[in-house]
Amino acid sequence: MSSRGVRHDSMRARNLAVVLATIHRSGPHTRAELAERTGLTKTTVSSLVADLIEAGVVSESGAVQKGERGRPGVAVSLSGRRVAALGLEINIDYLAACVVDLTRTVRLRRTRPADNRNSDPAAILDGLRVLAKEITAEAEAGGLRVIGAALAVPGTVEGEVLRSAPHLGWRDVRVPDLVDLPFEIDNEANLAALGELWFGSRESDFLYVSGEIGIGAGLVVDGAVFRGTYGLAGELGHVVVVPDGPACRCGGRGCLEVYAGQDTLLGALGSAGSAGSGGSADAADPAGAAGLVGSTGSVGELVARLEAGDPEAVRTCERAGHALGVALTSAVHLLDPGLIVLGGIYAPLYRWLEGPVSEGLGARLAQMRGTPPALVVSGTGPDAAVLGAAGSVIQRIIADPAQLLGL
Amino acid sequence: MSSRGVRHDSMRARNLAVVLATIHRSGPHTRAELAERTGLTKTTVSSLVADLIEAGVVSESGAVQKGERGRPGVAVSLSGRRVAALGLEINIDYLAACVVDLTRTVRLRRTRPADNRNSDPAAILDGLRVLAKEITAEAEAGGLRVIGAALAVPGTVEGEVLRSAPHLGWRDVRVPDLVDLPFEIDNEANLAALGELWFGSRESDFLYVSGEIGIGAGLVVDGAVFRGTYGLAGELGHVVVVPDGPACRCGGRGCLEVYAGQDTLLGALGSAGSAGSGGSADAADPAGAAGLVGSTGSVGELVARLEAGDPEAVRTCERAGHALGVALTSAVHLLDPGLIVLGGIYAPLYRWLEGPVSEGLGARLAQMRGTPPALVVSGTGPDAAVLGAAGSVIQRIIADPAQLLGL
DNA sequence: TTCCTTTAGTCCATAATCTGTACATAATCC
DNA sequence: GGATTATGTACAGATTATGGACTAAAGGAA
Repeated sequence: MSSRGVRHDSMRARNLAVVLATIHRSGPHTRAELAERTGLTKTTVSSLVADLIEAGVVSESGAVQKGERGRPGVAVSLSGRRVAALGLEINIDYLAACVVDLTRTVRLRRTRPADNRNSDPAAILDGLRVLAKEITAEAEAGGLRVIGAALAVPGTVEGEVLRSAPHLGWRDVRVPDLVDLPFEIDNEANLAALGELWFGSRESDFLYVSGEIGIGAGLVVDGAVFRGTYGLAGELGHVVVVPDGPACRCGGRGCLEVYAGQDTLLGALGSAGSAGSGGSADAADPAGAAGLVGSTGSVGELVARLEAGDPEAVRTCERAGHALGVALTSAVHLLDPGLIVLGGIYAPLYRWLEGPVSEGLGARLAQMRGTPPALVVSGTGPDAAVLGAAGSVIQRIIADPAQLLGL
Repeated sequence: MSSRGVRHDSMRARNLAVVLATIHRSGPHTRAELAERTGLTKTTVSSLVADLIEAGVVSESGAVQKGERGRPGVAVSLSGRRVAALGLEINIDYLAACVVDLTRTVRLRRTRPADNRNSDPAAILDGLRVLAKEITAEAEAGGLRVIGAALAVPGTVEGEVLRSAPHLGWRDVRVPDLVDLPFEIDNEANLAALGELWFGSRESDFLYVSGEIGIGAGLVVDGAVFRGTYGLAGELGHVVVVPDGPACRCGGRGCLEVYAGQDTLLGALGSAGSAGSGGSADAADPAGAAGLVGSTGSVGELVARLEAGDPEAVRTCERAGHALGVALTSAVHLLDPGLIVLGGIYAPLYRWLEGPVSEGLGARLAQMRGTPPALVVSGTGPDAAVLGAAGSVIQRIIADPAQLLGL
């Protein structure tokens, strides 16, 4: 709750943000349309747009608004030419980085396969610093100005400290600024949820479920991630499914993770599963169709078994789906999301999970809510978290473009 | 997300709110202190305070700031003289109303015992309208200006429609404006949470658990109630405790309500429980110590049995506590509250619930969070919801005092 | 007591920003 | 080609905050 008064400069800063947000939300607009939408006068909008152009965040896109009659207006749209953001990710078996511009176009992407289980934080962070420096240099060689960075980690984060990342074996690691830029860290699921918002063409209210080795969730309400009091909200993986079920790594019993975590699901393969993933995708692929992260070998194997109708695999998947349905029922009652998006390894498994999950939701929620929230598969692919990290930086630029004018 | 630009008048409106919120948050201040805290100049603060005095929301409280040296400043504090809010409540066995002034002082309170189970909405609402008119008239006779009203109902609310209040037997009831004032409806648990915030001297982040016939919860984050996408968040009573447990009224199975709802707890009394509550408390009791609602007979009886060590009662209470511990574990993982407050009938039962609940929380959360959120008993008593209703109106006045200047 | 120092609050000229009307511009319609 | 309509800019005017000067009121020192 900001308790600072509004002065002339903050009024203008706010109005710059309002105009930019309008363009960002609903696409290119003429100055006249912006005036209508924001309630400001044409004069003021013209002046604000001039500043935004100078800051390099918007440009006159030549395209004219084909009005019925009268002088056509020139549309003003986001500019991807100058300002860009750096997304970083540490995950169990890879490091990743990407550069995204203001128009949500992925300009560069890099992955380094690695085995980060039970690793030394300092070494990994050094590796990531090198990766960040390389990709930033390349982006700047291409004329982009990288304005900030964010890092996604598979664990709980408070401030700049990684509290606990059990699968990395890290605990209370203070992450230093990896780049000479504004820098922040956040939980993988939270950032993946933002990735879904920014790159999965979602409306602004949904619960993103990130199925990985751990299971996280990010609740997006009105375009922002809900973080709770200490930033630890959304730990779906440890919602209780069976009060006296099997012990979980977290110290509890019968947590969702025990029934639907990646290790359990891949356990259905026996001990025959192949280990590491293959090569890296080092190409600049602006379309974003190909996965940034190489397809996770053993999940692919599970899918193959499921397609072949392997009964053990099918049964495990069904059980996971049921457990997910139970946990999501609790989550819907508590969080009231507008939509549920299944991501991470749940995306390739969606065909087999959807039935049991939505059955459970429907049976338990129908009477209290009419229709339970829809269940859909993520549209982002396995890169959600890195992309979301970059997206979170861009989100902050759009929320306050004035910071670019001072420099 | 407001997409409207800031104009001069909204800048001033915002600054009025900033000054008023500062006084509200941290007590009386001199103009000079306000200038320091808000970052505005003394000149501007003086002018804003003059407007706030004219609006009747603050006054110079004579008290002077005993500075070390120099001219002493006159403290400006909230004024309870003019502006007040009306809180209303429909519950299973009573109607209630109260008038609260800006300083959080309860000026008037009224209760009408009633049996509202499976009742006719129109008749009940008419009765409430009469009650509201009476108490408003009395408040205005006392020189107060009642500026808005809010109604707490035991059910889910969307906009001005009461979607479902199973214990009243109401469904999709459109509630008309009961008074000639700005008027809103909200869920009993949400408003009770606000009541706890306003009248229970809480910090601004906690989860309020409302144990009634149904079990609700209101999450307060940064001083505001978290409502979710459709305003249906916080339905703690239907969090799944045992996936294939006994059927619940909601269509699900093994919901918390089945194990820890009032009906289950009182079921421990056999069928001997006394029915209605006694007299009404019609006095104007500014201290607020006495309960607005007559003590619920049968809960009192349960407490008596527990004190006597009745094994059936103790066992039921323990089972409820365990279930509550499980449900709250899930809630903590999803919502990350800073504190858990037990209210409603859980307040008198706190002595017997605290053990099993915090045991369950501790065992399940310790490893992931160090210390789980503290568990405390509500400081508000059974009136939390009506008081919170009035509080929510006052909250909106404080968030935008400019609306009072136009009239 | 008297003066000096310190802090509070007000006055007034100035600055920043938005508004509103007027106007130049550029398209369509007849 | 002229009328109509809409866009975008220019300039004067309005609103609000700022900043330094000034008055006010207390304590402390001489």
